[in-house]
Amino acid sequence: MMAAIEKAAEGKPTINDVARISGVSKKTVSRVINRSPLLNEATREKVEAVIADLGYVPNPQARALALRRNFLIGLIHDNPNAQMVLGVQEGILETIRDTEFALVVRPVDRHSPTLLEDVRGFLDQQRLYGVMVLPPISESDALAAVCREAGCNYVRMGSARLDTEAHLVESNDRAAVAEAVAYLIGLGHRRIGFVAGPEGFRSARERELGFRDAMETAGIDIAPGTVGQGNYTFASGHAAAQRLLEARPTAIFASNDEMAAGVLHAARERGMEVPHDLSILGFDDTAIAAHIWPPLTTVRWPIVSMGRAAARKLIHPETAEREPALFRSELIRRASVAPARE
Amino acid sequence: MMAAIEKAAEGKPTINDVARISGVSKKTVSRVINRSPLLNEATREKVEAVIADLGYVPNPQARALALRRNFLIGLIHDNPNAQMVLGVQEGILETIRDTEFALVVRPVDRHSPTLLEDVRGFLDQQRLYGVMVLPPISESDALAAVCREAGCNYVRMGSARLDTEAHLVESNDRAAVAEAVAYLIGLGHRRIGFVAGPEGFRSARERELGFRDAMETAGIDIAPGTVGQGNYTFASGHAAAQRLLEARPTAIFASNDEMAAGVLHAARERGMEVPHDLSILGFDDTAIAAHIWPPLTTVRWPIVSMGRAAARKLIHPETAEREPALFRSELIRRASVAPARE
DNA sequence: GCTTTGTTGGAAACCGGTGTCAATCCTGCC
DNA sequence: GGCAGGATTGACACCGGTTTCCAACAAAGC
Repeated sequence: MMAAIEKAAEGKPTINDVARISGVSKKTVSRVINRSPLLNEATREKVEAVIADLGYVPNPQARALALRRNFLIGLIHDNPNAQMVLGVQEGILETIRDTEFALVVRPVDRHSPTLLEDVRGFLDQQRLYGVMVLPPISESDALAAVCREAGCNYVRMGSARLDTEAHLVESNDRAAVAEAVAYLIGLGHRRIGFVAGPEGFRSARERELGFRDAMETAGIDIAPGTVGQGNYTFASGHAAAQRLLEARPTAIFASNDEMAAGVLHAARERGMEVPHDLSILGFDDTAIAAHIWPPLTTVRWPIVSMGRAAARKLIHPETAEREPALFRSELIRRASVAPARE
Repeated sequence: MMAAIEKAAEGKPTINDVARISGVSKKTVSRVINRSPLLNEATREKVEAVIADLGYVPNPQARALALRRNFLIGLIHDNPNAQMVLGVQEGILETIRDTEFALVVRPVDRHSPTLLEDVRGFLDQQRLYGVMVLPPISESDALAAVCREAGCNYVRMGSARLDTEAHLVESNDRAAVAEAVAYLIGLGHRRIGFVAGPEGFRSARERELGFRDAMETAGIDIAPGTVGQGNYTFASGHAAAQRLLEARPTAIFASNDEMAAGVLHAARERGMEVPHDLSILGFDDTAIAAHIWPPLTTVRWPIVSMGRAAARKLIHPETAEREPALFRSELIRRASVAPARE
């Protein structure tokens, strides 16, 4: 091609270079870039050839200024769990790779009194294309309202219905937990302990409901002292288990893996063998699940897929309604569960 | 103030609003924003009052276009370890909070043949203010060259000197490992196994050198079959330990926590008790270290502090040379180490 | 032949800041 | 009082796209 000859000596090519070389106007190039429908196919191809030849990429800063909108996807999270955050990041990246989008992350503090103003300022400033909110702060309707008011497209991730279809990516935690507990019951367990997540978290409530569903379905009464509560941390799981074990359950379901690891510690401290003396089930399937001993039977939360789906919803808002948004959490059987002893 | 009255009806205030209301030119407002020194103090105060009154914030997109530089800090990583990546993100965020900067993350694949072009495209596109590269890809001089060529300020994080002071945030892994191994020796261990990290990683080499330093200082020969190699994964640590344990060491140092967890699994499978039959030491102090049983004695890698330091270097390039860049990794004593049996 | 429809171009304004360079205002100094 | 010279300030082009408005021109329909 002769383009290389005509191309300006230095620097990145601009829209003017493309227009001059392909012999059309700046405006037409802009139409090609923005996929305007009122455009002759032959012209489009000609311009696209020049663009490819020159390696032209529109300047994102200029577009952002003119369009009043940045090609950035935001990720707002409260770092509940490193594995989860990185999993979502990975899913988003897979989706936006080879697009013009980039990922901006914004950790926030759920307990900060200025949380909402912080987020509003962030959205106002960055003029993001869209923003994704991770649990547990995705459960805040006030935060969702801020996104709406800022005119920013958003998606909330969660384990229960939080919003309309267009703004939601969810997983069926309740059913998944019920299934996992039914599996324990099928192995002969009757005294099953449960470590709930923190108050006020929808994910915690959903998981507990799943547990109660399964017990009720099987017609088993929940024994006194076999339900405890933690706040999704290792230490809280450990503390809850110390109390729960007094009630002599044969199995304990913890609402996340980290607490399950805490339960395991508590059992060890009492000289119990897992899974022989106690079966343990977790939720999330983070790295820790496979790396503790015995490897933890747990429910895999399909976080990477959810990240991908959320990114697609943000990038293509027009199809967001139709995009499936419900993901199945599935039971991963490892070695921390055994049949109940007679 | 009467400013509220004069302010345009809708939307965010612009630099023109500020200029009009404070009775100066647009350019003077720009000088105030950019802290230009050639500016009358009285004028500055007047304009600043109007800015505060209006709640004016300069539009980042417009500034990015005019300055040909975005107020974004990039983080390039190869996801070796979720805890580490999030730790750095946390450190960066702490530093840029309350500034105009935002954080863009860019996961990459070390093994991709297009890695360098990917990164170059990313830098060219986003025109970042600065970029931070995490290990292990921070060890790539080719990648650093790409940053330089793109005219992008960069900082490389690592466990050994990789670059000049301005571009480096490092930790003293070699000395820290030597110290940890000396601790084992002080407890009477003589047959000490070592699981090295993957070939070609500077961090792996540094840690191994630290091990050999300590053994040599103590005048202990490294017994045959007590040094293995892994690739920083759980599975590789497990496999390496299976071979190492044939040589009957009384302690094993693994070059990271994940491999240490693998070593622990291997020991369990042989019916060994930790730490009674085998002491285990790790490196990094990720969440897994505290959550396995027994809690892992390990070397804490000060990742959050390093992230903070790196962000400061990027935001204030002029003082980057003077900013201290060497961080101390320190031994965290938990329960996976015991004195050697007689 | 005339109108309609579809496609493209041109000029100019705009998005909201920053750079250049000249104009203006104070000083002190002779 | 007049002037050199530094300290301040403003006019205007520019960053690289998009948008508006309208004109031009071809092919198609009546």
